[in-house]
Amino acid sequence: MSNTLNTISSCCDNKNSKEEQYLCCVDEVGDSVKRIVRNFQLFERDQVKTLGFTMSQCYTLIEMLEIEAMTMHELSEKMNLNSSTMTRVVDKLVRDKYVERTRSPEDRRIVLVSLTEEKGRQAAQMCYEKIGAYYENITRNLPKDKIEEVLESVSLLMDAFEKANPNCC
Amino acid sequence: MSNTLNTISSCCDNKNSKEEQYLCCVDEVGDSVKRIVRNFQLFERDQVKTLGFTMSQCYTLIEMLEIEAMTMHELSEKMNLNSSTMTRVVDKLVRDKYVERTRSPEDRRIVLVSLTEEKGRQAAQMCYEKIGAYYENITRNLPKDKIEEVLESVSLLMDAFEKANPNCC
DNA sequence: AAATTATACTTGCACAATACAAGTAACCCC
DNA sequence: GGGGTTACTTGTATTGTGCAAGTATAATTT
Repeated sequence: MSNTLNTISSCCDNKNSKEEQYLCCVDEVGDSVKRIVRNFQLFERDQVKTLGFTMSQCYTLIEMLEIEAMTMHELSEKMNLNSSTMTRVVDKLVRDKYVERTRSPEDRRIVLVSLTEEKGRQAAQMCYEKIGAYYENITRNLPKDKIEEVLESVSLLMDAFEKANPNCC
Repeated sequence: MSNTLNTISSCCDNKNSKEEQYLCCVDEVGDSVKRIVRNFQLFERDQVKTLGFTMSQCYTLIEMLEIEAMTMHELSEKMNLNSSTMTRVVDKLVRDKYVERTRSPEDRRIVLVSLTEEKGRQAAQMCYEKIGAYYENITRNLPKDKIEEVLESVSLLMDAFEKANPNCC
């Protein structure tokens, strides 16, 4: 958090070749993204904690908000968690009546998880909005005239991530 | 991960006023940043795991790489962890000979932590490089001609974060 | 100087997160 | 219908996490 980039391309101007300049920028972007991911995530956790949920619980709820019912397998893939860990996280959400488990009638090995109608959906929505508000609050502090540029950039970053991790989604 | 932004400013063009367009962009940037933070962090953990460290351990080591010796208080601030948690994390690093504790001679309440000369520095460097390589690998998948734009954007994002969380650094 | 307060850390406790390995149940295929 | 596969859960072990309480030292007050 200490050495913020105040000037743009600070280190990249005094390079000889175009190629050197590019490599330097790659380094600097990587470094900045690393710091963003670390710091944003650090404070996001604090937001979630105020709701009384852990990060795992919170994102599990949000995943279920988007999809009506999911298998444990799908859920653990999305959450990037070992399926035994996923079982445990869901255990607690079921205990507290946020989530329901149902055995699939077609394939009785499969467990379908879904939000409970009242408490579950409400909690999931709350998590979703809390995190959304956190990011919106940050984004509002961007210079107005740069917002489109930033939008393009984050989109490019996401694309780059998917290229670098083709087996991830 | 599912609904990637493939087109830029996709939702923001069909808005009436400039203001509406701006607000829409804010939403979209917030959403994308949220996804980036989540996904990048998810896979970063896998990288760290291959080194045999947890995220907390890894970042603790990296913090110490930058500063010769730190008090537990400083360290827990930087790590955004309760000091008792910090004690526990350091406990394990001390047990495994990556870190040393020394009582400050000036103020005997203070515990100074530092990397062990051999094992500690080496491990910390390894962590630093592993994470660096992960982000560099992503960054290399950015279009070459957009790298300066992305660099500016991530820098703006970090600034916006600091504005939104003024008490954080 | 003794008493009080504040600071810096550690410990006790309780609980959540995490994953590997092993277990159980259900399905699939020959 | 037996052997392999898949989907999930349980056993076990370790770590992470934080609140509250404890210990030791320093700083401040009286």
